[in-house]
This record gives sequence, C-alpha cells and structure tokens, in this order.
Amino acid sequence: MAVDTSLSERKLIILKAIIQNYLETGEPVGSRTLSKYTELNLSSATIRNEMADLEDLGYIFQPHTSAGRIPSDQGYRLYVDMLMEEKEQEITQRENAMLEKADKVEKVLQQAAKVLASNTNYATMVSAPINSRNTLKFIQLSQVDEEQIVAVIVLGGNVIKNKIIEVGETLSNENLLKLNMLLNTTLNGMSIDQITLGLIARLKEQAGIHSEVVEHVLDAVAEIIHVEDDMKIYTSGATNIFKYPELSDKQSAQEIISAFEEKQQLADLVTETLASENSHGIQVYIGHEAPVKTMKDCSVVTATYELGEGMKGTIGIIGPKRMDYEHVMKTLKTLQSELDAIYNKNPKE
Amino acid sequence: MAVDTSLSERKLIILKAIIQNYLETGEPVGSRTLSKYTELNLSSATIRNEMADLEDLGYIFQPHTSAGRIPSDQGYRLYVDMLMEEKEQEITQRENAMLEKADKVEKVLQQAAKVLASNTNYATMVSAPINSRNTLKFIQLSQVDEEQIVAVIVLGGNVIKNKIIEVGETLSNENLLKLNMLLNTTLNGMSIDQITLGLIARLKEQAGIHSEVVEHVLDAVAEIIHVEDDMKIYTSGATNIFKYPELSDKQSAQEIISAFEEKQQLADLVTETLASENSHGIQVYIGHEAPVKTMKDCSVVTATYELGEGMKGTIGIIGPKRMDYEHVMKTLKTLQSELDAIYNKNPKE
DNA sequence: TATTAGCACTCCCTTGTTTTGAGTGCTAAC
DNA sequence: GTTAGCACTCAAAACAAGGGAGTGCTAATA
Repeated sequence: MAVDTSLSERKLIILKAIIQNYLETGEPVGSRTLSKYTELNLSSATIRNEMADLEDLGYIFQPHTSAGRIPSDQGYRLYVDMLMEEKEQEITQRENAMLEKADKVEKVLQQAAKVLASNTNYATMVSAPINSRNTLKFIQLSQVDEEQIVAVIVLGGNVIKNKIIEVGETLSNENLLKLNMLLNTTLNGMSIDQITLGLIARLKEQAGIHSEVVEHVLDAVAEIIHVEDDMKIYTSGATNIFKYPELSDKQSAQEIISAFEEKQQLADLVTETLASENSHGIQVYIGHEAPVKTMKDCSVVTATYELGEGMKGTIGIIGPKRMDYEHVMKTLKTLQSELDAIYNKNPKE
Repeated sequence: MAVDTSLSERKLIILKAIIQNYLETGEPVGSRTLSKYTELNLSSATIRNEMADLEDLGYIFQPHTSAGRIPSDQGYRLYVDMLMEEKEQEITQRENAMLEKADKVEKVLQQAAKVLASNTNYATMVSAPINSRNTLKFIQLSQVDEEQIVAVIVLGGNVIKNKIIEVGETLSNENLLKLNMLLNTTLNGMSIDQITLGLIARLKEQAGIHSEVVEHVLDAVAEIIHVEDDMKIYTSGATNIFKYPELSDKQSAQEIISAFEEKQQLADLVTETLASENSHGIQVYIGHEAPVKTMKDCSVVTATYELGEGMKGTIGIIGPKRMDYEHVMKTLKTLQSELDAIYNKNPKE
C-alpha cells in the first residue's frame, strides 16, 4: 500500500494536481489548465506527454477522446495512500466539533452524524456500538401489574434494554425477589455472549421455583439480552449527494438514498469495516472497492471508534469519488476523539 | 365542502374522466382521448367546449397552448370530496395488511410505514402517539452501582421510558424504597400532563428525606416524564417519489427527501393533522393546501389512529397530486383498523 | 339550440445538421 | 528534454425543420 515508486516525482506532482483540480471542479482537467495550475512551469505539451504516460499506467483516463483527464479509482487510491502517509506524522489536534454532551447514546450518535454531514457536505452515517462484548451491569424484574413484568437490563456504557413480559399467572413477590437475586449474582459482570442458552437453562433449575411462569420469564430475559438490536444506524445529509452531479441522476440518487433509508446496506458496510480494520482506524473505499455495489460510483470513508471494553462502532462518510479526502479524514479523526472524550471520561471499572 | 352544484352532471363526468385519465398516464389529456374514454358518446368538439368551461371555472388548465388539460388543485379537491362522499356509505372491510404483531410499539409502527409504502408506491410516514395524555402505570428507581440509579417508567400501551441518573453520593437502600413507594402511590394512574412541577415540589417535601440526592433524583424523574420524546416519526419509501417525474427533478426530490430525513417538517404536518381532525379521520391536502411548503407539488393524505386514552398518532402518505386517492384512502382506513385491532385487544383498564 | 365536422393555428417535441471549442497526439524545431 | 504548431476528434451547444397532438372558431347539421 506504499506509494508506487515507479512514478517519477514529476508524474506524482502532476497526478496530484489533476486530482486536486478535479476534486474542486468536477470537470475533466486538461493540459493547459495544469500548466498554469502547477508550479512546475511546464508547457501544456510536456504535460500532455506525462499525462499520456499516466493514462497508460492506469492512473487517469479520458471520459472520451479529446476530453481532459479524470482520475481513475487507481489514481484516487494512490492519492489517498499518499495522504495517509503524510497525516501519519501530523499531530491530531482537537477541533470544535460542537458535540454536546447528551445522556442518551442515541442522541449523541444522531448528532454526531449531523455534525459530520454539515461539516463535510457529504452523506454520513454512524453505527451504534455492538453490544455482544458488552457486559451486564444490572438486571431487574419488576411487577407492573398482575399480568405484566418489566425487565430492565443495564449494560456497560449505560446502554439500557427493557421489555414488558406478559405472564399468564402472577408471580409471587418472594419469588420475584429470589429471581432478581439469582439473576444479578449470576449474570452480573458477564458479557452478553457469555450468557448462553445453556446458562439460562441452568438458571432455570437453580431457581428452584418450578413453575411455568419462571421458565417463561427466564426465556424472555434471555431473549431481551440476545436480541441483536439490529445494528442501529444513524444517518444524516443523505440529500447532500444531490450536490454532486455525477451521483445525482435519478438512477444513482434513487439507489444511494434508498440505501440510506433501508439501512441494510449500510449495516453491511459497517460489518465489513469492523472486520477489516487497519492501522489508522480509518479506511477508504474508492468506487468498486466498497463492499456494497450501490456505492460503486462513490467513495466511502469510515472510521472506527471504541467505547472501551471492545464496544466498537463505525462512523462513515459517503460522497463522490472526488471527495475532499484530506478534509474528510481530518474531520473523522476529530470526531473519533470527541467520542472518546465523551465516553471514556467516566473511567470504566 | 360538498360537491359544487354549479357544475352540470356532464361537466362532472368529464372532469372525473380527465382526472382519472391523468392519474393513470401523468400526461395532459386531450378532447379526443376523452370522447373515447367516457361513455358519454360525445364528439371531441363538444368535449372541447365543456373543457373550455371547466378551465374558465378553474378546475383544469393547460400547461401550454395546444396541450391537453391537467387538473388544477381545485379540480383535485372537488374530485376528492366526491370520493369522500361515496366512501361514506361503503362498509370498511378488513384486508390483508400483513401487519405482524410485535411487542415493541416502535417496531409495529416502522413496519406499518413499510407496508403502506409497498402497498401504495408512495412515500409514507407514521408518527408515534403522543404521550402527554397517557397515564403512568408504574415507576421504579433501582440502584445500579454506587453512583448510578436507573429509573424505569411504564406508561399505558406499554410505553417504557428510562434513564440513568448519576448521583454524587449513594442513596441508602431504605431511602430508595421509601422513594419508590412514594412515587408509585402518588403518581400511579396519573396522566403525564397532570404531573406538574408543582406536584414534584410537593413530593420533595413529602419524601421527608432532606438531602440533595433526593432532590436531584426527583428532578431527574420529572425530566424523564416530561421530556417530549420529540415526536418519533417512522418513514418508508421516500425514494418512491422518484417514480413520479413531476416530483423527481433535482430540486423537488432534494427538498422532499430532505423533509423525510430531517423529519421536522413531517412533525409539523402531524401536529397540524391532529389539530384539525375531520369526521372521517382522514384528511387530504392537495398541493398548496398542505401546511408545509415543501409539499406544494404533492398531495398528502393523512389518517389519525387512536390507541385509546386519547393517545393519537398519524399515518400519512405523500405522493404526487395525481395520486390514486381512492386506493390510498382505502388502504389508510384498513391500516387504521389494523392498528386498532393490535392495540385495543388488550382491553385497557 | 345543442352537437358536430372541418380547418387554421399554436407550440412542444423530436430529429438532424452545423458550429464551436476544449483538448489531444504527433511532428518538427529549439 | 522541452516546446510551438497544427491537424484531428468529439461532446455539447445552437439552430432548423417537420411532425403531431391539441386547441378555438366557424359553419353546417339534426
């Protein structure tokens, strides 16, 4: 993934210039423009020669004969890799991300998506961290009325799950107490994926109260714990894609916005990102590289954030291939640390 | 709102034919077409005369000279009013709305929106019922650890609210118990808007435990109860608008889809709908009639559903003016009763 | 008197043609 | 190695012409 050394310094400069110019204008860029744009002081003819080479090497191409050049996916890739290396030594400095503290995780993430979208003018998404490795801090069953019990479960990071359990017959107060004791002493501190069905079965026996109700309630508890909160994803600025002509023809717009509405595809994206994390915690998918076909004409930049204890989530930006990678990557890094700051200031036990 | 009697029977038939034809094709409809389409057996010339009249009266218009006619907002309005009257005597019969029972209100509503969208090919929204007149069924504070208390509140219709309350100093077990007793005995059965700040203040005194912690906790409880769950709105099929050329130019599409993403405008729509409810529980806003400017080129059809105890929510469909009003209204009615069936089968106390 | 046939007219849309201009590749000169 | 010059290409814009759907009006008809 390092910079391809087969390119001369000059070619690199020219390529970079082509890309940057194209990022700004969205138009194919020609040799004349470049000969002014760069500080190389080369004539357009020379540039043309170099461009011909770059085209042969696959970094740029012409949308049609006699048009200027446009960076190819490969060209973008090289460019982004260069950026990555430069950034490496830069100190990440905190910026004003305007993230207000909010007590509900949900709110924070939704707002994060919003801030990101308005900062970048691209479409954004933020996935809630996955709970499976989170640990149970507290569990309680309470009688609401004769036929209803409410179960409340608090996980690390103050994630709360709850559900009403409908019971046929009433559970006596003592039994409820017993059950609560049992649940808390047994499950407390365990991670979600440690709480297996086998464990629940054992609990049923240990409960010592042999009634259908208890079994039913325990089953319900297991369900609450395990029901994958189907990957909550918060999005914002989906309509930003209308700002980029290359994405806003009906067909593409329809597809991309659908993806944002349905969220299933975004979920796939998140899964993929979390699976193949790289050193920076930032990943860039250019065009076809993205794991979702809908994004084949977009670039997707994702960052992973961590709320401690292995609870990871993803922040993502979806925009045109000619996105401002530099700014985007910087903004993502900032947000990453903002989230860190918000959630890791309460030291985890 | 009754049928304008100044229109002859024949004009009405022609207007209806124009509209129905336009609903199907989306193209301006001309006199020739009509002379075949209607069972009136009139020549195109006669039809032309009638159309000229209808145009003078403002029910139809030409997008340009020598084009066919298109219904105006006023024309649609008349048409819809006619439909309403016809439907009046029809028996609403249950259809297969495929709504699965789900225990979380949230899920049900999201699914309702989805079903609706796929049934109609329009963009849809469903607002969660507003809680302010809902009653409190159960409240409980539990100690999670030294510094955290989780508050759980169950409202009618099994709506659950919760929040972690951070406390500086630990609250003793007995005090927590006392507090729970007090809260339950006092607040149980009260509606949200009955629980005023004054009441909370009185509770603080009654608690008899004079400590900052108790005050803080009670304040937090009040906040949880009152924090307007900022009108949750579930949407689906926003991208359906791409199916209608008259709405899918960049400008309009951008605006409409934004409205669906931001949801604020939809919330306004809901508020308006709930405020001015009419006899059928179904309302139709045509073009400029909608309380939101974004929808000026759309028609919005809304229905109000009730979960008992004054908890009302709204179902809405947003599409082109040439939407299939008949089908839409029927579908809405069906869904309305589906929701009724799901939520009012557990008889409310 | 209401309906219809006929006709001239309007104007959008489609299709085809021309022009323009940005950009290229190549070659020959510097 | 670099550059000026030139012929060439091709997309997009500008223009022109024809077709066609639809209209309004008038005069004939039932």
